[in-house]
Amino acid sequence: MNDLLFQKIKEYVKLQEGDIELLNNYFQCKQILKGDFLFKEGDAVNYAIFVKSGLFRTYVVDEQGTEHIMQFAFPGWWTGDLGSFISGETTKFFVEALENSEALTISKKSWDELLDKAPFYLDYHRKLLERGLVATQNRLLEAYSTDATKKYLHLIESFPDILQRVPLYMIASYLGMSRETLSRVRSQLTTEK
Amino acid sequence: MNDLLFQKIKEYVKLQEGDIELLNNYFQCKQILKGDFLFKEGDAVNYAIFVKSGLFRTYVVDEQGTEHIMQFAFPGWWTGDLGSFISGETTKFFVEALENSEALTISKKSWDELLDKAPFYLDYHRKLLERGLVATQNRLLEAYSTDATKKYLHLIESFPDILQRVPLYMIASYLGMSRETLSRVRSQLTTEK
DNA sequence: CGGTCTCTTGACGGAGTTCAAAGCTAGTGG
DNA sequence: CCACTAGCTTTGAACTCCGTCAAGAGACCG
Repeated sequence: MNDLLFQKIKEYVKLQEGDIELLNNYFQCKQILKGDFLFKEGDAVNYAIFVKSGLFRTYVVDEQGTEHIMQFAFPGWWTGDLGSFISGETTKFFVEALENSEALTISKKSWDELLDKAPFYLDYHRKLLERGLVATQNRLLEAYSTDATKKYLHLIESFPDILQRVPLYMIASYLGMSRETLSRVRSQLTTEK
Repeated sequence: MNDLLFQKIKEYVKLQEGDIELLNNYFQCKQILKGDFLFKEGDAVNYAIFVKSGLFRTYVVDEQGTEHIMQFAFPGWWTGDLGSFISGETTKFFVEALENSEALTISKKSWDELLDKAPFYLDYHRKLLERGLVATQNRLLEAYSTDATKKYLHLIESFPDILQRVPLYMIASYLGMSRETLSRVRSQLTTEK
């Protein structure tokens, strides 16, 4: 029932007898319809979110009212707002379901208890953080050193099915460019080949 | 002798009797002269680096030969290349001392041993990763949503003494703009006020 | 002093944004 | 089965910010 989570954890650490039962006690399953929000700006996000099925986007709205998509979260990924989760402060992010989705949630209190009780979970979390930090650093580097066309090509290489699941204007926002620019990038790529 | 490290760790976790002695066994101190490198692109960086004194910069050189500074590391900060450290692959970064500096280093092997033996260190490392990830996400958001002037103002607010220690062209690189743009931003700020 | 490194200033060009309009697509209801 | 609407995408034209190139001015150091 929470198979995907177990499978993901097993990619990082070894599980012992009983670990899976232990985990089951800590997570709650939630259904979210397309277009609905897990949370919005101003909420205190005192829980973590694991995507079981479907798809989510995390974005902020800046002072000019422009949306900036920070993350797409596919099944097997974590999403939410780490900053709000660890500090207790309110979030500036929105997390919206782009498809009918299922998510596992775990409260901050349960989370801390789990880290305390289950060394394997601590280890899993640490490795996840390490990889997450490296990935974010790489994205930052890409933002500074790469032009629009290369960013787009890199994205569809990394997530080949994203074009089938996400409208282009959201992809543009994720890549830090306007919809019009992405449109022109794409038309140039098709005519050139 | 490794006081700064202990002090920093204490900001995150409680230390017990004997913890400090334990730590002392794992770290080596290194002197680096201004202009010298801790490592360069192509090296396998199988150690972590804690800045004891001085100042370092981490940068990459892209295909066009342009430098992009990813981090300035002040005393009390960690630097290096987390990606290379955890994966064992070679790095694409350069880490150069901008002043005569001292750094504590710890090999990957010692690091793993320390995480294994010292729960407080595991906890410290985890909290550091969490904060590092949040900080990098915020920088990414800033890169996408903020213009040159605001980025500069935010930087000098966050690190007031950076102007005394780092040449402007490096600050420009860190902020993802050309030296000329930074120069114009600064002259505009002084004439406007 | 002369040379190297750093910073500034001006002119020009280019990548990407903004604004506006029109085309496309899919879902809805008659 | 078609008409209508709403959301998404494309296209064009003008503009803007920033990068590039080039020249010169300080500043620091042997």
